[in-house]
Amino acid sequence: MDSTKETSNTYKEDLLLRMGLNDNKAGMEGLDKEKINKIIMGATKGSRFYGNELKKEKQVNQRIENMMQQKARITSQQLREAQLQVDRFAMELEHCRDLSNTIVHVDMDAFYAAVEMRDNPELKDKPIAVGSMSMLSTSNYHARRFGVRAAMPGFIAKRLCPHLIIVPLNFDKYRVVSKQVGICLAPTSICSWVSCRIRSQLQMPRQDWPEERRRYFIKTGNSAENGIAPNTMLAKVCSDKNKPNGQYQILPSRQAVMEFIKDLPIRKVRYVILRRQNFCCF
DNA sequence: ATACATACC
DNA sequence: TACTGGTATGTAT
Repeated sequence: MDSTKETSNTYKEDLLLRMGLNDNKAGMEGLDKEKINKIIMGATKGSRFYGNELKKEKQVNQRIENMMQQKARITSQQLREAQLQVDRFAMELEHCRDLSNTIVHVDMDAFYAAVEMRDNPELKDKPIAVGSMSMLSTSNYHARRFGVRAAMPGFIAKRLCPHLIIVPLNFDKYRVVSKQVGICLAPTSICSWVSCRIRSQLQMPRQDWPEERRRYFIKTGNSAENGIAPNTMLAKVCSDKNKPNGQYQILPSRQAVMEFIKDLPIRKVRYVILRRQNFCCF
């Protein structure tokens, strides 16, 4: 039914989504995406990586096609039964809704880059990235203005920003700083989990999260945004609501939670959907 | 049961 | 020249 032109257009869009700039990151608002994508595609075209991505794209389209066919075979009877099942499940979940916890999710902003800038202040007002010509782990906010971001190969980043400074990774250093952050957070929390380098989640009474503790991160050359919510999933999702270095709280009431998730893009909770068995309910 | 694919950072 | 690597999970066969 679709004209070939239309399908090839959406195909191109899919490809751009796959390989082009993902600007869904703090500090990347209002970039000239078209120009940046042109440079990225110019650098990537014809590479082995490109060929591989093309192949994957085709596989995904095939799978979508299969699902559509399956969907077409669903009867209204099956649909009703499924709906009932879902409703029952939702009621069960509602029944065990627990708003008694307070989780603070702390997310260090451009962590590796922040540590490198702390240790070499000359880098502070220059565009830098941490990683290698093959792969970047993160970039600072100056670099993000050029479209340079995490998970981008360094050689492409150099084309976007020729004077970009690429600092090699120092995992040992990040581990040390990460530990310091953990020590700083530990006293007030009932229990906490600090990931190997970037994030941590704490369970704590709300009043034990004073502003001056939050500011600790800024003093050490880092900033951190945090999310406060009745569960880990919401704390994580709402932590990047006020990036960089902001704070967002979802109050522990059913209404506040509902309000927050009402217009939440499903993409944001994908992580939890995949691991939904590890969590209770919203 | 296994390999292969996806998602996260 | 060059498009991570560790981990957890989902899907296809």
